[in-house]
Amino acid sequence: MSDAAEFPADDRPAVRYGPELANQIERHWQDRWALDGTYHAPNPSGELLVGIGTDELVERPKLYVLDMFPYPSGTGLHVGHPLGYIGTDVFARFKRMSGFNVLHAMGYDAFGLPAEQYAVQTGQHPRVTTEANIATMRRQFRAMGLGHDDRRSVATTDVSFYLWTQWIFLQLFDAWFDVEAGRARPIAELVGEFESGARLVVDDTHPEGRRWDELSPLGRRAVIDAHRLAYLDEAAVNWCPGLGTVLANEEVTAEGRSERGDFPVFKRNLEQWKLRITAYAERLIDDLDLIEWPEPIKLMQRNWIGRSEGARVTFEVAGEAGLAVEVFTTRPDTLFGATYVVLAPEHPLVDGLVTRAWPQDTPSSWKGAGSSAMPDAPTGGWPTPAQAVAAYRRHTSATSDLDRQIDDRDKTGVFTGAFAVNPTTGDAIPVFLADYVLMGYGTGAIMAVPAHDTRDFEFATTFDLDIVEVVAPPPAWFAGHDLEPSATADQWPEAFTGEGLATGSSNDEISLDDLPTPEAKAAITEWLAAIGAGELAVTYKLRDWLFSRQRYWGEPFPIVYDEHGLPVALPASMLPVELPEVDDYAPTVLDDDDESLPAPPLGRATDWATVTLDLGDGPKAYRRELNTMPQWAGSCWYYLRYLDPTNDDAFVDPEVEAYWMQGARSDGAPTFGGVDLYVGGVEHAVLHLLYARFWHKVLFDLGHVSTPEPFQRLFNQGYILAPAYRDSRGVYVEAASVTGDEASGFVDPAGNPVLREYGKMGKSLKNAVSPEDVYDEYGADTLRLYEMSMGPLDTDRPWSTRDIVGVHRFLQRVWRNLVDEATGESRVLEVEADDALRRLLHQTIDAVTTEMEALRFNTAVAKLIELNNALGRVVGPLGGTPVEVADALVRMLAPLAPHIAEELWSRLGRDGSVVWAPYPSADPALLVTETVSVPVQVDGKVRARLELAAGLDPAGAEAAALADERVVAALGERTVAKVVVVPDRIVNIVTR
RNA sequence: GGGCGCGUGGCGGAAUCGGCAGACGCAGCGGACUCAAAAUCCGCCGCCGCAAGGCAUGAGGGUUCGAGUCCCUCCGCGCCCACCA
Repeated sequence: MSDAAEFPADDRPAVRYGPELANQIERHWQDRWALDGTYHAPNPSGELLVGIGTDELVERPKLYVLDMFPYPSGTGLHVGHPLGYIGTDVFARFKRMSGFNVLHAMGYDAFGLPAEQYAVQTGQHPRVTTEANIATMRRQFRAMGLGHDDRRSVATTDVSFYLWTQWIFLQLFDAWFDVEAGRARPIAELVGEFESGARLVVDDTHPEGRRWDELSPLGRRAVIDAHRLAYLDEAAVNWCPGLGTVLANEEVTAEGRSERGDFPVFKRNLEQWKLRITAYAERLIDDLDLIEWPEPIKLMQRNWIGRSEGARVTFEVAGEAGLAVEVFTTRPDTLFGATYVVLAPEHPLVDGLVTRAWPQDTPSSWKGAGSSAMPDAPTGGWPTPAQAVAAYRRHTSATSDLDRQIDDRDKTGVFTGAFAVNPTTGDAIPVFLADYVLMGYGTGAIMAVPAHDTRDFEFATTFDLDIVEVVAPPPAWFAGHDLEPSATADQWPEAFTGEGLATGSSNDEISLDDLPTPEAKAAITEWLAAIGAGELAVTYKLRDWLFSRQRYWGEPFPIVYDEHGLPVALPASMLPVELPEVDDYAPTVLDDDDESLPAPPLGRATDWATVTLDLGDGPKAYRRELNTMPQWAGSCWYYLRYLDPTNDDAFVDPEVEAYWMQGARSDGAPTFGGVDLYVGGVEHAVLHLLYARFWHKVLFDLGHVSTPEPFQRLFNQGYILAPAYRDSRGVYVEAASVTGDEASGFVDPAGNPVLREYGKMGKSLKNAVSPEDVYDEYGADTLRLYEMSMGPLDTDRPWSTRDIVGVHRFLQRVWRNLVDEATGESRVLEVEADDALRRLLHQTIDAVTTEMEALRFNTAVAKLIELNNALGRVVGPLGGTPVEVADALVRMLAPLAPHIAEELWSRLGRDGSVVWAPYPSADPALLVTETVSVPVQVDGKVRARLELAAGLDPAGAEAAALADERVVAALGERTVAKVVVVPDRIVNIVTR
């Protein structure tokens, strides 16, 4: 490159396909496509009825191809971003050419932290930044030749979009989950059932149920509000002072820090909006069977929802009539071995349980003495249970989840002074408080069976509690621990958590002894039910979705509070509730130990925060909800808005929704989700994909969408990795500035040695490569082709700038085969291809079609290169390319490298755009060959290759193989024991 | 700690159903063209070996006429979850 100036420019062919020509062609066709609306997909009705394929709408089956839409970042795209976008674009183009009406659009997930943080720093309104960033990204997508229907592009921050996000929130607010029906229903139907007396109001204080007219008006509202799918709840939430907001469980890392920003997260009791996703736990698991998603993703969702089956068991509190602790266990078969009970520190029953004084002979460790959790405990422990409990609770609430991990899982806890009765043995067993029991799971209380649960074993060892064997471990387990099988459980080094035969588990009424675990579970559960001390139960790890954020740049809730402080939904006619102007966008960021309540930025819009409205009972003053929705809200339904983005009357027209979401699949298989192909990164496996499925199911239950699932087929594209370099301090150095190689070592510009590693391309590793750099050197088609050819779409792969030239040379050779580089004249000849070339062409069409269909673009490109290389060998002698080959090659190239294909298409003199040209189809007659090359093995080693007639019978193949001189030589003295013939594939002669 | 997945030339990768291991590309080597270079074209290119041949898909074992592919053990790497009763 650098030497170019030394040589006269006219040394090079005038019309060679290189960066200048590529860029010129690309700009030209991008303009043309935009002008012609080439990528407009017609709707069956409404404003978007028009589109190129409108005339054929009836015959063309629909296909909805979707990308996980991006956050419009200010730094723009690097070449790692568009891998999936190029993949969907290639697929969408291929399917369009194959006769489908393809919907492919791109939107922007534009609420969120970076724009808000930028606004905090600069005072610029986040909308300004957001819109500028969106404009940049649109330009970048266009420069890549992505064929999106730009009429359908939406941003979650558009008022005309978030109006409908708010509308969907109202649907959640105005619905309840009918457990018997297993689905959501309008809340009005619940009220109707209460009013008619068909349903009684049941709660803890009135388990027998009350009639609706026995309740006060406020009481009725409380009952209704408690049923809604969107409800206010005072509960322990993940409070992140560093971000000044609360977070959903899914947004908190295993280390107890915020996924964004990595700040510590604390448990805090706050009243916040929640969405009742737990009501859908069962269906969210079951319906995974209906959809074509990668198994690992399904597994991650199942694990996240975390269904477990077991029993709820009631433990009466000794000496306290009517007081009982409910526990959940997956191992009811071990109930005879329960030697103590543990409650979560926040458990509401604790205050009622705590005794006035310690029972006699309570060990000092039970009273908190020497506990790492309570260094302030007096020697000998706290004087009373109440003081110990209070101290322990102080400890746990002040500890972030992170610190709990640092504690290295040392079991801590205190005795409450109370005892519970094991329903099987009648024994009074101590009741403890410990933070290894979580309030949010099960009943917030457990029965501890130290012999058969690792955690209980550790706790029992720490506090010197009884360890009683009730499941017999197999002999191998004892042998593995160097124990005699007669060793009692208190001699075991660890719990035996496996299944086995029950032992020591009998009383006057029931015996589990010698029953295998599954049968023991069934037997004990039945017995518990009979005596009213327990029942079968299913529990989930999934918690309801915390939906409030103390942020400015998010959707305002369509909710106001009345004089009772109760929430009132605004009618749909009052939407949108627009974000007010404020003078400071900053969240209230607090120190970790600051106990003050979160103050949402919307509270600073004092004129807006209170409002006088007539909601049916005359003008009244209301206070607005000041929290905003989390960033996930818009991404829960954007794919539905692409369908009908200009509709002012509904979030999507039912006819349009049915057309795109329900339409028949080409292979006739039933579909349960509407989007035919959804491509995105694996990092959304539980967050976005679970939330979106939940919203979709609610909309389905309420009759607003027609499929139970949103995404029929999911595909996870891999990441593009790139070398990154760190200096001696461990700081990343701008990768582009590093020189040197593996052998001599890598150095930074100052000459200091740096170490190479590989990581996800991006800003943080300083190893991003911008697409513009690739365009300058090769053009956008080369970038597309390179990204598609570097490996399977679903695996991570290292970016290698050096390798790009390979696909560029391929495009150059295609160009040269069809266009005279010196003159620009067409080299396409009106002659027929010879038999060999024609056969290769049709074999290539056949193979490439299969590969494209399966998203294996890397091998599709390889096949095209092979065809083009073969073509290159005949172009010389022939003086050009036979038209049938040129035509098909250009069509096959079109999805992958649309610009050069469009240019060649027009140079071929074809009418219209290649975008809408039919994909070539292979002639089956040309796929069969007369002879096949069959390897002949002797004892598994290839000794000869025979040209045999295709379809030759095994006897014929065997005879031909045994007659071959190389085979005879290889056999030598050995005698043939057996001959295996796979017709047209292989012959194996076995001598042993 | 638990679960899931993956290990193929110097590199990215191919081998779709148990049937020719290494398609295609990069890098490398040799040649043609050229005064020369660039570009282009042709050829070679897993390892050992002059060759015949032998050895090769992380290591070891098994099933099979035949294993990169299926089974078992081990090693390495990656991802997810992680006190969930």
